[in-house]
Amino acid sequence: MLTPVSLCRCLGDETRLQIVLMLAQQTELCVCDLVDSLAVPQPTASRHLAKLRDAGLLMDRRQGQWIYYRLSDQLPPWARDCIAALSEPGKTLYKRTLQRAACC
Amino acid sequence: MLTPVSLCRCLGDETRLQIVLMLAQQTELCVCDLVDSLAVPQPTASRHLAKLRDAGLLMDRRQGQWIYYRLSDQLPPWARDCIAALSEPGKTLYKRTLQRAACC
DNA sequence: TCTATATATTCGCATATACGAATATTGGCA
DNA sequence: TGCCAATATTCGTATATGCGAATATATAGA
Repeated sequence: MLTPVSLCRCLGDETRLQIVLMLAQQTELCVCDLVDSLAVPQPTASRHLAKLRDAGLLMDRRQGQWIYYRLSDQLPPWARDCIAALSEPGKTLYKRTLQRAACC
Repeated sequence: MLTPVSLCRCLGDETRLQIVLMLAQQTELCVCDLVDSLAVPQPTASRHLAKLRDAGLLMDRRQGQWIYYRLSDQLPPWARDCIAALSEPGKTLYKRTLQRAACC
């Protein structure tokens, strides 16, 4: 069962946090998309995905030879809120980049 | 500097999460209060507090022989939001206990 | 200055975690 | 059936983490 501590353990790794933040925006991604985006070896991505799935954070769906991962439908509201909060710093960075781009 | 990953690493430990959640409600607590509440040895509490302070989550203030810890004044909003989200499960448990008590 | 209390730190060790490399599994297709 | 692409797993290893025990530091008060 997902607990605050187990959630934090999952998100306390750069690669896994990235995966979760991407899935919080993208609805679904297959492993090869993540491997490309994160620039990590495929076994590394796969291991982290398995950890997130086993913790109850992710669900997967097979379609042909691809396996699509998404945030679990049963994520409790507090977990969604936590993920949303952790996605804020990236957003503000993104805003600043936009501002810089706009001022030129 | 506090980052989403470093925050999660801090909160991914039962004792440290407890400390942070308590401080999110209690404004200030000294080490001996925490040792009593958490029922952990004093050096253990001290080590966890140092880790939280070094990560930028806590501040301390000496008053006589006591050292009071509180959440850092400079905690970014996203970190406060994250902590607030993680305190929810405990609250709902508390609510349920109240409900059970009320129905008898 | 000496003592007691509150807090911090160091050390050694056991366990957990992450990673690279190699290998296994699964589904699609000729 | 045989091969290829996508994904998962295993293994060995290096590093990180948490803990208990012992010890150090600092402050208050006699």
